[in-house]
Parts: sequence; C-alpha cells; structure tokens
Amino acid sequence: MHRYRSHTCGALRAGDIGLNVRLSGWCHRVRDHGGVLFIDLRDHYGLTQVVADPDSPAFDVAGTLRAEWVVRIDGKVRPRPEGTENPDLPTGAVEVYIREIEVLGRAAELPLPVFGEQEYPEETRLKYRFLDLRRERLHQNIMKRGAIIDSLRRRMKEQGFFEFQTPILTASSPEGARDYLVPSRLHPGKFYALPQAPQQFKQLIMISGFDRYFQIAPCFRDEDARADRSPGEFYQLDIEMSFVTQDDVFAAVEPVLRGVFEEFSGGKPVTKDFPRIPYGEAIQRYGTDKPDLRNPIVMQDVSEIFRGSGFKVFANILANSAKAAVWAIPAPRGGSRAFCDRMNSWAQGEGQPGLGYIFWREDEQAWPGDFQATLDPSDQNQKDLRDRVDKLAKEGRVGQAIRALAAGPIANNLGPKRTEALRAQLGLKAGDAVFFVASEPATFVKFAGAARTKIGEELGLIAKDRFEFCWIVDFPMYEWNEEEKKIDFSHNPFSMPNLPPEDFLALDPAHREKILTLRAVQYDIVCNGVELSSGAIRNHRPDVMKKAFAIAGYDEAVLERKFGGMLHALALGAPPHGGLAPGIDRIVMLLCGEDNLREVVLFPMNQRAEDLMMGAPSEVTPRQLRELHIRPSRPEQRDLS
RNA sequence: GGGGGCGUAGCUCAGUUGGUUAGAGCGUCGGCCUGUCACGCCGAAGGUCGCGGGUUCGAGUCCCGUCGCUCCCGCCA
Repeated sequence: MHRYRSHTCGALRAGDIGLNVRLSGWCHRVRDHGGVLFIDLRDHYGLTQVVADPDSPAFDVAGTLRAEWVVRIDGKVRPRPEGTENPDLPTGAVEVYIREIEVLGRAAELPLPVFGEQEYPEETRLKYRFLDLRRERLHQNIMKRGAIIDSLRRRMKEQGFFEFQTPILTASSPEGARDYLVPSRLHPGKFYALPQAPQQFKQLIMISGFDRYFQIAPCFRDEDARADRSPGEFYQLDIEMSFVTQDDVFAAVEPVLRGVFEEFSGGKPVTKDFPRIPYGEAIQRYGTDKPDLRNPIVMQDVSEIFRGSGFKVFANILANSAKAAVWAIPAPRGGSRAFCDRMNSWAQGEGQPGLGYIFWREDEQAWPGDFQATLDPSDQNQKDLRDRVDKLAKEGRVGQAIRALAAGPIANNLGPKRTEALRAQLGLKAGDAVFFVASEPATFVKFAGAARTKIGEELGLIAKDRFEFCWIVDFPMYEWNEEEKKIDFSHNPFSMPNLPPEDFLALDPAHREKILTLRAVQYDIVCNGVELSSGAIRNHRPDVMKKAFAIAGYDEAVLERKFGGMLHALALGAPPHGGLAPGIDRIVMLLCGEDNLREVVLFPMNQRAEDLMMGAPSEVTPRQLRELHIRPSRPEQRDLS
C-alpha cells in the first residue's frame, strides 16, 4: 500500500464498501460524541467521514486530534447506518472505520478557521493566505482560474495563435504607468524595468514575421490599487495579429471570450454578438466608456425641451454656454417623492448641488381635456395609460380617470406641454421619474454615469445573472491637457489614427479643434461595466508615428530617444498589425462572481502593495545595496514637536 | 497626495441621554455524551473598548489629534 494513501478523500463510494483503505488529509471537523467520534477528513479532492469508537485501536489517538491536523488513517470502508447517509457529500453513502492513525503534521491554534464561512479581516486572510486558500470558496476560485486559463489557451491555439514568452527584465518605458525598477549590478546607476505590458515586444514579434501571438502575460505597474485593480502585478491575455483590420481582431477574439464565458458562466446568458458602441455614444448614453449594459437606463439629451423654457435655471445654463446641455436620466418605476428625494440626497453626498427631477404619479382625478389632447393614440408608451383610462370609464366611474400627473418644481416651471413632450421623448409613464443634469457635459458626465448606475441599482433594474458584453470603438486619438495647455495622447501612443495616412500627415498641428476630434483605431471590451481589455490597430508607419508624436509635442529627437528601437523596427518592413489584451484577473473575477481581485489571485498583495505573508517589500543587506551601487535616501522623519 | 466609512474578546457584532463589575453568538480549552455531519449539554479562560490628549464628579459613548483597515478621487492605456 502507498505510504500515504490508497484513495483521495473524495473518492470512496458505495462500491468500495469492504475495502481496506488508507487516506491522508486534514481534520476538517471533529465531532466527538464520547462513545463515537466522527472526523471529516479533507483533502483537495473532497471530504470523507472517518469514524472511531471504543472498539477501535485508534480510539484514544482519535480523541486527541484537532482541527487542521494532517493525519494518515487506515481503515475499512463501510456503509453508513441507514438514515445517516449524507446526500450533500459525494462520499456520503460510506464512512471509513479507523483502525490506525498516524499524525503527519500537527497544527497550533488557528488564527483563521478553515471550517465555516465566517468573514475574516483582510489582513489576517492575507497573512495566513495558505489557510484561507484551504477554504472551499478561495480554493474553488483558484481552481476555476486555472481551468479558465487552460480554456483560453486552448481556444487561442485553435484559432492559430502561438504562445510566446517575452522578457521580464526590460527597459523603462516613458509612457503610461509608473515602472517597477530593478537596479543593474553591472551598470552602476542604470535600471531595468519590469514590463507594464509586453506591448513593444508583441509588436516586435509581429515585425519578426510570426503573425499570431498570444501570451498569458504578467504585467507590472507601480500604481495605487482599486478593488478591480491589483497593486503591482496582474495578468493579461496578451494578443497581437498581423495583416488585420479591426474587424479581424474582433472576429478572432469575440468567440474566445464568448466561449470561455459560456463555458464557465454556470448557465448565465452571454451576449451573442457584442454590440459596437462608439466612444462618444457611450458617453452620451451611459455617462462612461465602460457601460454596464445590464442596466437598461439610457440617458438622452433633452436640451431643446429646456431651451427658452420657464425653468429658468436650466434655460439660463443653456443660454450662457453653447457647449452646455441638459441630459435626462430616466428612472422607470422611480416615480415617488420618497425615491426622488433619496436620490437628491445621494447627489448632495456626492458633492453635487442636488439632482433635479420630475416624476409622474398616478392620480384619480378628473381628466383634463388639454392634457388628454397631448396623448398620442399611436404612442405605444402611452398604451397602459390609455387602457387604464378606458377601464375606469367602463367601470362607470364617470368623470374619473387616471392621469399621469407630473410632479416636482421643474415640472411646474416647465409647463404641461413641454413636460409632456419630455415624457413622450423618454417613453416614460405614470409611476416613472426622470432626473436631470445640466451644464457642460465634460463637467457632469462622470456624475451622470454614477447616477445612472445608482438609479438602476436602487430600482432593481439591473439584470444580474447575465454577462453583457460590448465593444467600445472610435476612441479619441488626443485630448486637451488643461493644466499644461497642450495636446496629449488620449490612450496608447502606438494606435493608428482613424484617417488615411496622407490626410493625417497633412494635418496642421496648430489646428487644435480638428485634432481633438480625431479618432484612433482603438477599442475596449467591456463586460457588465468592467473594462476587460484595451486594444488597437497599431501605427506601423514611421512617418505617421513621427507626425502623431509631433502633434503631442514630442520632436523627433525625443521620439528617437524614447522609442528608437521600435521606430527602427517599423522602418525595416513592418506589417500592419493590431491586437488587444483582456485582463485575466478581471475575467476570472466576473466568472467567479467576486467583486474583488484578491478573491481570485493565489497570493495577492494588500492595497499598499505589501505581501503580508512573505513580508515584501523588505529591507536588504548593506552588501546587496553596495553591489547594486544603491544608497537609500529615506524621506526624513517629520518633526511634529 | 486628498475625501468618505469603519476600528469593543481570536472572529462577527451589541452596548440606551455620558453613570455601578463592558455583553451575546461563534471559536478555543476542560468535563459529559454511541450516529453526528453548523452535533448537543455543562463549565472556564479570553478585553489597554486601535493609540494619545482633552471636556467631565464620571468617557466604550462627547471633542481634538494620530495610527490602522477599507472604498473612492488623483494615478492607472
């Protein structure tokens, strides 16, 4: 018999009854009834109940076992007595009667119990990550992560992609995030950098003629964490393809993501054809470039209804700035004073002056003729309203009907005609509400998007239990940097402008208005409001590249110094190419139903980029520092006396 | 770097208007218990109420500062 086990703890079934077996595992739970003692023995594969009673030679030893001790037990598989089977356990029909116990590893009192679902502080969980990882949920998440990565690899290979490895020690890149630096021993004063992404390498792989690249690529960025952004390091499914248009990239990647989501979503529906939403439209409709399409709320520009209206606050805003607009955020079923006031308070908590609203309540009063005249028999949105009026009339409630009575100070000042036009445009009905934001959109878009999300959540409009994908396309190439009064790259400087090269080369860098309307062939994948990926068709022409950087204020010498290697490569026969890089951690997070990356990463760092288990970052010896030609200069302690 | 929330037993949390000796459940330890599987019953240990200062006859409770955790902003394609 094997030194440690003949079976795993998830293996035994009724068919194994009578076998002499050997199991090894952790004491998950001990239930001591005095005369009979049950231990749930756990390993990676499952749980098996092992039993000892006073007739067992191991009874005394069994009584000394404690939670999470690692033991080997020998014994005979026997059926559980009738009525005591556990249908929740795959091994629940049987148990092992213990003949012998060997303690393989004792455990001191646990700082974090493995058994049970109790919440534990993040700090404890991270410090004792190996205990946390024994727990069912994390253990399963990590296994699922592995299965997802297997599936991604398989699907990529099936599409003709080949996996490459790129350097971990590379050069600091001037754009993008803060680099992690590694001092060079051989070159005093010089540093390697860990790659923020293998961006330049994957482009060079295309230029090297390999055609279809992918990698489960570690990426390192020294930026502050968020719940959906690990500090320090994370993984991307990095992809690049040669001789492709945007459509080709979408056609290659969409089935991979849809397939892997369908495989691991647990039956939740996944978008069949990812809609393509231009960046500008996403901002206007959803207030963000990563919209959660499970939320049905779509914002609309209703400036024309307010322009010159009796609601002077908005009318004046519109009159005072040509850029100003009024956007409406519809709130189906939000038509109550209580809800609208709650949203208003929320907005104030967000630092806004408030959140204007109109809501339409149902009111059993005489039907005013002038209002009735505004109803449109062909408007499907008004159908239920008309039906209710008809029904009341048939019930003989003469002179009574339900009307939608617009309420709130905005409606009073706006007047019935404009209010009704608004209701019609937004397709709202009695019992609904609408909220407004008014100013120059650039200043309120972010808040409007947050309000849309908040309203959707509060009203239960968000269809959980599904995965709603979309592509966001046509990102702006440049943006205006107000602080430095200059034009900046909006995203990746390597993206191809969405303009014929000749037209782009002919651009006048001083023509700011024109340049700020330029789009790049750049795209994101968004799922349920989470940005999964960013990508682009790359700029493979040195002349266009030089021009693109010139517009952003980099002269050729700077470009040469920063991206010289890349530029030379492009000048020696570069194929048109493009790709993207979906975030693996975020994909796994969505598929595990978690809302924090730390729940799907084996050994994550905390928010301050510390590994509490390994004690990273740590001090190093003076000798190590000397070899690296490094002398720390710590910030001086502030004297608070 | 900035803002919000939180900080009471190992864990989750309660703690009244500022008032006697700070509680419960879970966990741990001990005892009892022959069919449990969140076993049950009895008992015990376990507290600088994050830390420092202030107000007060009296502070877990009020005020100020500070530290830690967390979420967000900045930052991050």
